[in-house]
Amino acid sequence: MTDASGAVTEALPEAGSKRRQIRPKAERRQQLIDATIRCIAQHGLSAVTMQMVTREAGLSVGIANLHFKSKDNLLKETLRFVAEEYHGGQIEIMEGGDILDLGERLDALLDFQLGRGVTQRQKMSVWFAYYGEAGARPVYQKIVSTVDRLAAQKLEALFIQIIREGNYLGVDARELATGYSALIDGLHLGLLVTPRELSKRRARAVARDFLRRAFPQHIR
Amino acid sequence: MTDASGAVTEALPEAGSKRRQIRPKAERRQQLIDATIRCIAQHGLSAVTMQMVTREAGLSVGIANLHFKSKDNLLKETLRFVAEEYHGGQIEIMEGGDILDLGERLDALLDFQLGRGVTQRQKMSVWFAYYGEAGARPVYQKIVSTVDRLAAQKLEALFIQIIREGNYLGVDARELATGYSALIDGLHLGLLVTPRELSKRRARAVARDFLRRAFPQHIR
DNA sequence: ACCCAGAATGAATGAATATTCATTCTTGAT
DNA sequence: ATCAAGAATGAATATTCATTCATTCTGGGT
Repeated sequence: MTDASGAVTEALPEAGSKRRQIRPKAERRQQLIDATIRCIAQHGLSAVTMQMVTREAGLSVGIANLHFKSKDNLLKETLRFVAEEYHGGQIEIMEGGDILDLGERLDALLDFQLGRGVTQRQKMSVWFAYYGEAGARPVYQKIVSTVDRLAAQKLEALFIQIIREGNYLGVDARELATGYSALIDGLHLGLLVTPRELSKRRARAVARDFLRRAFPQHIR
Repeated sequence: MTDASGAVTEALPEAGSKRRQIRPKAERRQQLIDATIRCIAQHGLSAVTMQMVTREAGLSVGIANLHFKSKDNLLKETLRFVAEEYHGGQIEIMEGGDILDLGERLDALLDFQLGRGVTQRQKMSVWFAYYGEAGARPVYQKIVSTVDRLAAQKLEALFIQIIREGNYLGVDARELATGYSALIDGLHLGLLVTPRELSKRRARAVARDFLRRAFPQHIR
């Protein structure tokens, strides 16, 4: 576009630009999912609207239904993304050939689970928003339990290795893994709902304490 | 009302009755809160509508706004009710003068927390539905953290008593209480979201195991 | 028997929202 | 330069839902 003098009046591509941008499908999808995460965290799952999400993404309302078929589907895909990100990170550490010492690997896992990335309020909010609806929505249950099961198996396998290495007696890897996972979930919940009562530092201390009781030779 | 023959056509007071019933305010409030709990459990917090709740309660739409000022308020009061019911039950047991033995008292607490009443899917669904929104709604955070703090204090006090009685060394009551609470929350979550992977029986075993590690003389 | 305070009703209202689709614009190929 | 494919837009639509309130009904008091 040109004005009367012939100068290019096109806005800069950055701030406030209204220039229509065409981008590949995958990129737009991710952009919308990211915006959805921010919206859920800020306004709560039940208050999220399509207008809100698309505005947050800096796009028009129609585009969400172009790339995802419906709001329901967008929410489902967002859950899938968050679930896979979280569990994928865990699994990578637990399989991780790069850390050979088992105690160190446990530490790395704990760092990931209660460290910066995961315990960002944003991610936790999204996580529990879906848990809250899971009771009434089998679709959500299925997505979560699918990735959950795999992570649980890996954790159990790691615990079995540690138990063998440390010759810990009378310790059931399966039960301990269930307990540890539940503990981490509960700590996340505490960090989200009562951040005044539970600091991140204390949450880590509590989780570490749990592991130390079980595997004294490996932790601390 | 009478028909042409003069016979009373009024329906029976029970099923399908359309007879208008006038009841005290407190009773109607509770009736609506109970209906709200069932609706949240069945449809999820974000899908609950006023029509749904009032129909579930067998009342008209106008009545909800008569007794609660708004939908928002009804949801808030419902959370308050569930929170107080859960934490009230816990606190009663922990203060409980009727159980003198500390180990037994712990057992009673665990029974309450993972027993029939609390772990009904209905109650758990409601619980986590609100947790899910808590990140975005300070009102919810406040209600939960108020009752939570009191329960946490009582639990810590109980643990202190037990530590003293058992002469357990190097055990921090506060940290242990935080861990135990988080563990219970996490187990509730597991029971709700992945009931296939975690049975109620196993959840109890896991929680008991945690306590046994900490207080071996008192548990089992 | 009558009355009336206020409990209960539900049709009506208006605001919010998901979804559609005719139109516009961008890009890469020719 | 031109064109076609399809990405992007956003006004319009149809639906859903919270809230209101004029009206009806009930039960206890007199």
